[in-house]
Amino acid sequence: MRATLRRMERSYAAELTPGEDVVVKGWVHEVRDLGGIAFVILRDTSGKVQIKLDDSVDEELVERGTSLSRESVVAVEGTVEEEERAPTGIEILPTGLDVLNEAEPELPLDPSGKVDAELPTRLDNRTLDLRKDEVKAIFEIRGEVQDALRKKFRELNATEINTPKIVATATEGGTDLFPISYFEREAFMNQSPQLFKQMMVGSGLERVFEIGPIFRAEEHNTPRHLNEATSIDFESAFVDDDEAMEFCQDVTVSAYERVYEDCQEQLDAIGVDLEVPETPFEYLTYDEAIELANSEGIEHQLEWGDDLTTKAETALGDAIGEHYFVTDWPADAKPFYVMKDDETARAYDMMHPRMELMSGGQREHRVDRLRKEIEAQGLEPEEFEYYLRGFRYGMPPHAGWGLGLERLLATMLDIENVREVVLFPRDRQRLAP
RNA sequence: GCCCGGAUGGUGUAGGGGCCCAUCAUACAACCCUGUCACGGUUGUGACGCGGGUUCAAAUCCCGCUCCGGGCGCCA
Repeated sequence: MRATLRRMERSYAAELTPGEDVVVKGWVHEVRDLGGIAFVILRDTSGKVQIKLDDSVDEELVERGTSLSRESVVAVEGTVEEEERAPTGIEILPTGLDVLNEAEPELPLDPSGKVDAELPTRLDNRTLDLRKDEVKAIFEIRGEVQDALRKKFRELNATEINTPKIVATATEGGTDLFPISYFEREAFMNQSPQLFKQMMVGSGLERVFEIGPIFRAEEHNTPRHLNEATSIDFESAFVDDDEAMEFCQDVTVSAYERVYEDCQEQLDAIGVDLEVPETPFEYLTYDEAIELANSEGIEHQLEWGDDLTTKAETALGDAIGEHYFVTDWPADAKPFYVMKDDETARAYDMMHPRMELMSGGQREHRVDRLRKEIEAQGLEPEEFEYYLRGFRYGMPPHAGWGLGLERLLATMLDIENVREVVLFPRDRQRLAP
């Protein structure tokens, strides 16, 4: 059989035709021994297929088949037969069975889903966890979403870039950074590609995007924060805030459309009835947003200048019930690179009813005003010289935004905790695996 | 950073001073069973996070530690 296995092509469980001789490879999902007849359920990436073991099969093979431990990896050679009593309408009558890798009995979690496992247990055993259809589906969708985003960005003539993740200084004040040792100097893991993508706007590229990791050392402990997250960044020359928001809306909707069209099977596995958001999204100014939030009777009434609290976000989300933008924020609430008109900043956030997804703005492209803003926020312009340099020799007006991939997925798939949509999440207590 | 809550067999749980050498499900082991599809049946295996304290008696109450979950702040 070994020699045969090497030569024969592998067939997938979901793509078998009655009458053919095949070799299937996968995991032992379950063994059901009824006495005179037994069934091995084999699972591969495509689905499951039943292997029949009865007195028409070689006795030694039946013995090997019924003593398999769950989740062992096997190769089974046999004939596909039509059988209406089988779960998928077909089953395999085996002529050979090789155990390629035996799994230890007593699994740390149950991939067949009979008994739930808590998230920490699942994350410690992510490979086993990902054998469950509903978990696997999340990551298939995640891959599909990234593909859809890239396609949409290219339609918008944006060039995909990769900016450094090891940097000498903070992007802005506020968020704590992870310090690392860089030869004899101190360096940091970058919290955002913000400054680099802006520099690229002034290069020959004009319009750029990046889907990459960002690192934040904040010790938050919530279902919507990660210390390593994936940011979808966009920045474009000769674009204003209104146009940039429209792009964000379009990019978001394109991700929904792709999942809706191509991932129905995965959505079923997760149990989500996906609806593509209606466009255009609603626009609220910051003034309107705090007024609406206050009128919804939130506990701590907001005053002008306050950031939207979690309770306010929830109240707004409930009132609006769909994606929306909040524009014209108080100038003091936004970082130095956002363009300000007196008291307000030309900044915008895109919200899902459950949480903030995106933050962006019209950028300040005039180097003298940029210097003043850096100083006004208590930062040293000298530390940003590498950045300001790009503004001294021809920087076009520009706008852009950063959208959180994990939040986009968690809200799209109605998943409570963003950790669920990351293979190996990094949070306050988790550094491995 | 502040504030809550939790930790019981491999996994998920019940139990909140004595009724507990700890419940149920699943798993694992053995046996029975010829159509299962969360197969069924019988028997068995296996646990109170760590350290200290209170008490005649602690899984249960108290203190400290470790780990985990959540809310808030802030953010993507």
